[in-house]
Amino acid sequence: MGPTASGKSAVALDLVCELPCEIISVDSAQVYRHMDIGTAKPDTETLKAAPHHLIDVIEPDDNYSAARFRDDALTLMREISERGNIPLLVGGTMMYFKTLLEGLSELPAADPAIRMVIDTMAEESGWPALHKELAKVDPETAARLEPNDSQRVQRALEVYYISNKPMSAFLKKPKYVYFPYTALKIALVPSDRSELHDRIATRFEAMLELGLIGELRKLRATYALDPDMPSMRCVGYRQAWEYLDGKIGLATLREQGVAATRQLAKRQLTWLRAMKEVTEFDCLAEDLSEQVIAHLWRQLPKQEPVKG
RNA sequence: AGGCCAGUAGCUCAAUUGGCAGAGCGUCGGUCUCCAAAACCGAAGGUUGGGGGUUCGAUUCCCUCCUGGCCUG
Repeated sequence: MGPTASGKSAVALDLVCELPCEIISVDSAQVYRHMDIGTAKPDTETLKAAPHHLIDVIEPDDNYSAARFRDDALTLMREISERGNIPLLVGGTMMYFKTLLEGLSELPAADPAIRMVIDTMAEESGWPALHKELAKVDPETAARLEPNDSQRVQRALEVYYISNKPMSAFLKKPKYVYFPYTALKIALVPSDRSELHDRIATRFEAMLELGLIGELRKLRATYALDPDMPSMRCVGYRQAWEYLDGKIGLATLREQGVAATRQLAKRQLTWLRAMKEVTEFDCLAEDLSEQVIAHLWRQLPKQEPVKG
């Protein structure tokens, strides 16, 4: 685990050389096909050389979710284990990690039609009004949500409209956490934030040079995309979208793209601080891969044989 | 060289007739149960270019210097 631009992919590749690992990408953006430059996807040679999973699994006009990730990842982990290999989960989508490790309560799945209805209501009366509506049917959930927290208010209402039961009732039931593995949690974090910021700026510039804008232009020509789609809200693509629409110039695209990436990194670091039993390594260290590999060799023999 | 305009938070800009210096963005911290590279919440940050003067009180008025821009020669 680690924030964007911390060098996770490079370390993962080094690990694959040392241990019989197969990489499972834990990345909510790399799941999209044809979104290669902006998501810093490994190049095709790397993907061929080292086994990677959960990259390029859906179209840019489709959507993924933490729940789907958990199902996919668990299936892959079982298959990889059966092959006698070690699942190496690598990525920066911390909620996916949390969901995988801690499971989810049994809740009704998302329903696009109902979300559309709720969105329409929100456009008319605003999210605080819907929050008030939520308070009538699910006061407990409403109490912990901010009136403007559009996504969570929507989700809570969605759960209620589908099931006629408040979300808080679902969450109270004990949840089964199926995770028949021992997780060695490793985080790559920068000892110096400003160094990470420099890396982020350099990397965003490189993405522009590699043709991020052109990539998006092609995507827009191929798919019926909308700026509100999860894929188009990804860092970089969102800003490039505005650029293609003529709303911002190149300098602003650069500035906002880099800032959005820094903000992403900040949120990822917040997640990491809250996670427990994580071994941290300074991602700015020269011998980062060596350190991680050494740590794993120390840990692996102590583990119980993997079942399931 | 002379004239005019500007200088306020890291950036872009507000601040009624002189009355406690604000906003957006950024930065930092946090929340997170089927959109999470999302969505949301909070905090810090300013000797108002420097110095002097008028005033109970100056970002605001006066003088001077500095810096940037425009115009004239």
